[in-house]
Amino acid sequence: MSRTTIADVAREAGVTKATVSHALSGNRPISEETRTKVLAAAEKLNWVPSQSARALATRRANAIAVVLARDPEVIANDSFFPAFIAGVESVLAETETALILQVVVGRDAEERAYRTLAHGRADGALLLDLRTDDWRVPFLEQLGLPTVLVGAYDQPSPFSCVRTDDARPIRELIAHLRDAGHTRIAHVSGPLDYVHSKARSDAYVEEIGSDELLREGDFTAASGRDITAELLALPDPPTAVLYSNDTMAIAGLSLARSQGLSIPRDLAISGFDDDHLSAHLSPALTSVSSDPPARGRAAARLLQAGILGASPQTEVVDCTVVHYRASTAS
Amino acid sequence: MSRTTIADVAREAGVTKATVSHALSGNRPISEETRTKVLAAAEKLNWVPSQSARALATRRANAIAVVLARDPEVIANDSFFPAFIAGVESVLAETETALILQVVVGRDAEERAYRTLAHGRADGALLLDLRTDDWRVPFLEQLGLPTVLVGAYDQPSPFSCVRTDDARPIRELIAHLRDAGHTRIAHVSGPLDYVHSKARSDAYVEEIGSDELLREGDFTAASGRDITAELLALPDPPTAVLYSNDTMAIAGLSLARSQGLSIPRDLAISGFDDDHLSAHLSPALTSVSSDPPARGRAAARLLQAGILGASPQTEVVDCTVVHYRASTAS
DNA sequence: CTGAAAGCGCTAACAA
DNA sequence: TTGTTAGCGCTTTCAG
Repeated sequence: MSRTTIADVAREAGVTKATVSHALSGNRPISEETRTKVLAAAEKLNWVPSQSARALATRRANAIAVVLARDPEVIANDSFFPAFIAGVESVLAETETALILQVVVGRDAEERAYRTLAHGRADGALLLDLRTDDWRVPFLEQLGLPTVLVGAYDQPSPFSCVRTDDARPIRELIAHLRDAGHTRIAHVSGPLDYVHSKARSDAYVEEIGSDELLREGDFTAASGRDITAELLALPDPPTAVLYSNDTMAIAGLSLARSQGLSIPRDLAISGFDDDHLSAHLSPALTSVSSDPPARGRAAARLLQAGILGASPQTEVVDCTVVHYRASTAS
Repeated sequence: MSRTTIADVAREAGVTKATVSHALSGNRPISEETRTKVLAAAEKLNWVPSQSARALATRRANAIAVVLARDPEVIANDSFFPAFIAGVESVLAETETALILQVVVGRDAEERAYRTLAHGRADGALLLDLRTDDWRVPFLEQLGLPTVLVGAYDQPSPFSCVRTDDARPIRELIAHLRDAGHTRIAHVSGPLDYVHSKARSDAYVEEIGSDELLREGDFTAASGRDITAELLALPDPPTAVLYSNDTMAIAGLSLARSQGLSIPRDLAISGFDDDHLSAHLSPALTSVSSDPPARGRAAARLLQAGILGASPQTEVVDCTVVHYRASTAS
């Protein structure tokens, strides 16, 4: 661990600590001569300012946090998350801000995590997987931790928000399937307390005019399989199913096939999120991509602005596109 | 931002800051009576110790870092990474240690990142994607940042190491294919400067006795496709191909099929890493799983031990298992 | 068992 | 343009 401090650099450069500090931050005019002297000394001693000391003095951690309140298991099978993080990082990299990732289980742990974050570990947070009437929003508001909501939120909130239109691709898919002659179109949603799941299922119900063929899944392969079995056992089974993610869609596809159905001839299938392997399945899976990196970038920018005191703002990232592939071909 | 400090709590409890500190850390005997008084005061004021102040005083950031030096693009398509992180987090959660994730591009940025991390941001680092003769190992050693190498490393090093046997599943696959009558078995590796890619290709060459059918890919779908095309155009093409990840395998599978080949009848195919969708492809893809969460847990534990001063240790996580599926059926 | 006081390494008023 | 001097909020000797 480098034991050299700002005092060593100051001594080496023949100036005071304040001068060294300002030479690096540019927070006050410094003569070109001393600046180069300081930089040379810092370079020579291989010194970089201590983050912890700086954090304490400036009340800025130079870090933002993403808290994930899901089973670690689920993270592993989620294609959205890593791509989203990649987008966030691409923005943070420009400002030497660190990303703190915290996985917690249980509300107590989550509250404690936010408290600790707010208290010197992070300058702001990104909220994913929003629930309807999410307790975290008022909680973070009270904590005073700048936050950006990723995904639509159903309540008014003092935070910035990165929205995406989940409804449009659902409507578009339904129209597409109807054109192909389908009249019995089912929807396997994610948990309906997730705002995005709800948005999709609402669009579905509105467009179809009924929730007869709506079923609530939980994004796992098991639920995709079981619900599909249930739908196919109906007296008048669907001829098309829209799943709210690719994992469930693929599990449904496998099940249908194991019952002797041919995809898409006997059953058209579409997913959501466009996993990187979905285009390579056979039949290739129709799915909805939503540019997670773009959403990550937007969220990170809004958060940085919020930390600097900008007023909250809603940004709509219009990025959903339906990829029509063989699994819904007519 | 909670403005309450340890002084407020001390006042509330009618003790001094030192007592509050020790009541929470247990670093010195405290009477049960004052302890409960302190805890009550802390609870009442909703106080948690400031991480930045604590970090400065203890010279402990209570955070560890993972630096990824890859294109953000690649992260998004990697099934290993999120599952590994999930394992790391499950260990960190127990000790209130934070995980700092940093994506960098270019060696300069990477060096700077490590320097900053070592200087007050993190107590240790996890090194992934090791290269042969990796510059980061001596660099981190010189920085004095406790580190754990994830994956075999080919040089002696002062760091702990979490190894996995990459060679055994390759040998096992080859034996399996030979039993099924294959004599022309190709291998599409990852970049050979990655230690794990090299380990796999070495095992392949040793087992096969020739590198005639060895090709170096880069883990992308494009390289899987192109190399497969090249192999199939050979005068005496392979009847089986082992790919070093599932993405390349699936791209290869698609290409072979587009040339009218039937999988596995005309060409047997296996992947590596066992993406969560691979079992659902059709034909289902034979692949090698390696329990990334277990490796994440092991790495996190070794790092925590190393931070506390334990001497380096190599832990072999024996977790690779070949999942034989339809793509290699005889 | 508890209090008082001295830092940890940096930044930011306030002076000069 | 630069130096001086207090802190930031905690931990940790050193006394009591």
